[in-house]
Amino acid sequence: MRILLVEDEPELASALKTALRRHDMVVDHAASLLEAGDFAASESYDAILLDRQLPDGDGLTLVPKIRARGNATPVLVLTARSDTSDKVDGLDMGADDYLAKPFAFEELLARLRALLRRPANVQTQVIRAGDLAFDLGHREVLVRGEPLTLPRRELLVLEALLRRTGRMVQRSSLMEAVFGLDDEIQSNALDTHVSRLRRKLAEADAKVEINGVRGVGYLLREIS
Amino acid sequence: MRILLVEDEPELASALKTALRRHDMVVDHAASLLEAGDFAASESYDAILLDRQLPDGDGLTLVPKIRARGNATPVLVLTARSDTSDKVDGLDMGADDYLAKPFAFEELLARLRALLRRPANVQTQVIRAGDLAFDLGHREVLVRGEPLTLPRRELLVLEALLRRTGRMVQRSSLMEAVFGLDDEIQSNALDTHVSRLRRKLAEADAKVEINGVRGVGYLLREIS
DNA sequence: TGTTTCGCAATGCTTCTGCAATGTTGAGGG
DNA sequence: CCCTCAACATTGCAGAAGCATTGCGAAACA
Repeated sequence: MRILLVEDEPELASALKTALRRHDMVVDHAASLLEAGDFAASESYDAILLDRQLPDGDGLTLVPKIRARGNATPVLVLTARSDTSDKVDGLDMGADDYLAKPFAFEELLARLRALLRRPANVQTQVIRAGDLAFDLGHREVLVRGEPLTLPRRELLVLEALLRRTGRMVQRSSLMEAVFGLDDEIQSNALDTHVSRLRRKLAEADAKVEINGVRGVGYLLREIS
Repeated sequence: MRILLVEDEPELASALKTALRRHDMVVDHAASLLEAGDFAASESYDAILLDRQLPDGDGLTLVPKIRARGNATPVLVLTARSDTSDKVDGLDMGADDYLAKPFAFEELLARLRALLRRPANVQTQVIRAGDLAFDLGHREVLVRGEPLTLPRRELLVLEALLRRTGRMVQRSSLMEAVFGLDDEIQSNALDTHVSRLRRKLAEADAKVEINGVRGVGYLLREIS
C-alpha cells in the first residue's frame, strides 16, 4: 500500500510516517501544496492523507486539481477545524473522508483501511449527454449552462437513464429507482413522468431523446 | 439513489427519511435487524444507513452478513457511542464510514454523497455470438455496440438460441421458451417469429444465421 | 394557503402478434 | 430422375396489448 502524506508540521509528519510504516505501508512525504501536487501527478498512490493547513495554501484545493486529471485516489483530509460546514466543504470538494485533529491513530488507521477497501471511485460528479449536464452532487440539471429545474420524480427518472446513456434500462429497474418499495404504485405513473420529462427535454432542446422499448423499458439517446 | 435506512427510533427515522427524500433519495425504512436483513437481501440499494442500537441486536452484525453474500453496498454506521475503539471495530467489520450521534444532517449528507460517488453500473451476464452481444440482465441486444431493439417474443427466441449457440434447439423446447405453458398456440407463430428475427439479424448484419432443421428444430450459427 | 407535483384514469395511437394464405424446400418413393 | 407431400418460410392483416399523452383532484410543499 502506497500512501502520500501531505503534512507540513515536521513532528507530526514524522510520527505518522513511522506509525504507518509500522503497518506495512509505503509512505511518501510532501510538506507543501506544491510538492504534493508534483508527487500526486508523477506517482500513483493507493490513498492520500492530506492536511489542510499548509504553508502555501489550503490543502483542500489539491483535491479538485487531481480529480480534474482523472485521478480517483481516495483522499482522507486531516484538519484542526472540526465544525460541520468545514467537513461538508471538504467532502463535497471530492475528499473521501475527513478526520478532525486531534485524532486517535487507531481511528486514522481504521478509516484508511475502509478507504482502501473501497473500489476505485471513477465516477465523475457530472454526467453529460447531448447538451445536458447532470451534476450528481448538487442535483442540478444544466442545458448548455442554463439550469433546468425538474420535479423530484422526473429528476430520478432522468438520473437513472443518464447513468446508462444509450443502453437499456428495464422498466422494473426504473420503477425501483423512482419509487421505493413502500410506494405501491400500480398505475402508469412511470409513463406519465417519462412523458412529462420528454416534453421538458424537447422544450429545452437538450439534444437527447428517450426511447421506449415495448415490453422491456426505456433508453436515453443523444441526438445530433 | 436508493437508500436503506435502518433505525429503530421512530422520531429520528421519520426525520431522516423526510430529510433524505428532500434531497432526491428514495428511502426504504427498516426498524429492526431482522427487517433490515430481509430488505438488504431482496432489494438492491446504493447505500445503507445503519444504526447500531437496534431492538434485536447490534446493527453492525448485519455488515459481515451482507458482505458474505457478495453484496458490496456502501454502509454508513450511525451510533451513539463515539470512542475510538468502537469506530475501529465498525470500520473493520466492513462498514465504509462511521458517524457519531449527535451529528449535523449536513455532514451525514456530505458523507453519503462521498460514498455514492461511485459507479452504479451492475455487471450482468452477456452472451456473444458473431457480432452480437445479448445482455441477459438488461434484456438488451447490441450489434457491434449499437442497440438493436427487438419485440419480446423475438427476444425470447434469440435468447433461447443463443444459450445453445451452434447446437440444435428442439422445436418443442423453443416453444416452451417463447410461449411458456399457459398460451395455447397452435399455429405457425414460432416460425413467424423466427422469420422476422432472421430478417432483422440480416439487416443489422449481425454475422449470425438461424438454420432450420426439418423435423427437429433450429440452431443459431456464427457466419464469417 | 397558494403553488407545485403526483398518481390516476380515460383516450388515442403505435407496435406487436397470432393466424392464415401462399410460396418454397427437401426427403423419400415410385 | 422426377414427383409428391409434408414441413418450413414469408408476408399481409386484424385484433390485442402496450405505450403516450393529457386533464383532474388530492396531496405535498413552501
